Amino acid sequence: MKSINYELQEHALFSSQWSLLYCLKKNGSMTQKEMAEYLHVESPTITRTLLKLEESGYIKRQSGIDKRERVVSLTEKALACFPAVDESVRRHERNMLCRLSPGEKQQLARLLEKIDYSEERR
Amino acid sequence: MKSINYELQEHALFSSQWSLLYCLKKNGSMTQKEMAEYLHVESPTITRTLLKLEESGYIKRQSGIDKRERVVSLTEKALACFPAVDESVRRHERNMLCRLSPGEKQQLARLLEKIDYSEERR
DNA sequence: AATAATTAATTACCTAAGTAACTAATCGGA
DNA sequence: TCCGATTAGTTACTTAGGTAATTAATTATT
Repeated sequence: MKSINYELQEHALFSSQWSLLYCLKKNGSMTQKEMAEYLHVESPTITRTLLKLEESGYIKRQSGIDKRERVVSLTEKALACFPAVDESVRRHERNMLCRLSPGEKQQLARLLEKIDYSEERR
Repeated sequence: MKSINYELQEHALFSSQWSLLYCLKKNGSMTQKEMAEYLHVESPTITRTLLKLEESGYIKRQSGIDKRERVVSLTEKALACFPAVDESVRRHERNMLCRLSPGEKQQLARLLEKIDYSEERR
């Protein structure tokens, strides 16, 4: 499912990076722990991906009141390019799922969520 | 979906390795090209995974009539442990999908195949 | 028949994610 | 209050996969 990297490459982004940006746009500033839980991903994955996003100026990290935590937020740069990237990702997803009817898409989402739930309790 | 590695680890196997063994059991001896096409995976992935399987004595590779090709087949060791591993993988899959009814499982397979088909033509 | 084009496999380098072990900060109980 | 337990994040190492470039063998073309 990484064909989406094709749409992202013109913004010098990879799919894993985009999901973090999207997460921050949706939820506002978050700690890395919160991001990991929200995205169902381990913390080293978050660390790694944020490091690259920080290098390329898409996010910044400030230490919170709890000095262990690092609060992550989007930079101006990220906010500026967000709509364009978002649009091209959505276009790609529409294209990807174009052989499914709206009903089928809903079915699929439901089934995958059921499986994901099983996965969590183990 | 890598929770399956838990069942596999007692046989010192990883999920990617198991899919190659399963492929060979189902289809008999194959070239690496054939395996890559059958599994929808690139050839370097096959090379890498086979190397490890060869080291641990699960497969052997003989050069075919066409000297570019390497014909891969299961060793006695692989054939011997196959039933036990197969059973524990199946048990895991049943467990994984236990929240889906037989009808839902069929639905899911159908939907995923449709998407996979879209993915191929791109 | 000799050379050009194609093909199977490998190598090197990349993204993506997980586990285990570690550090530093915070919290809790004696 | 101080020391042990917990927690957030990082580092090191691993699986799993992809693309691009390379090598060696085969096929096609002139």
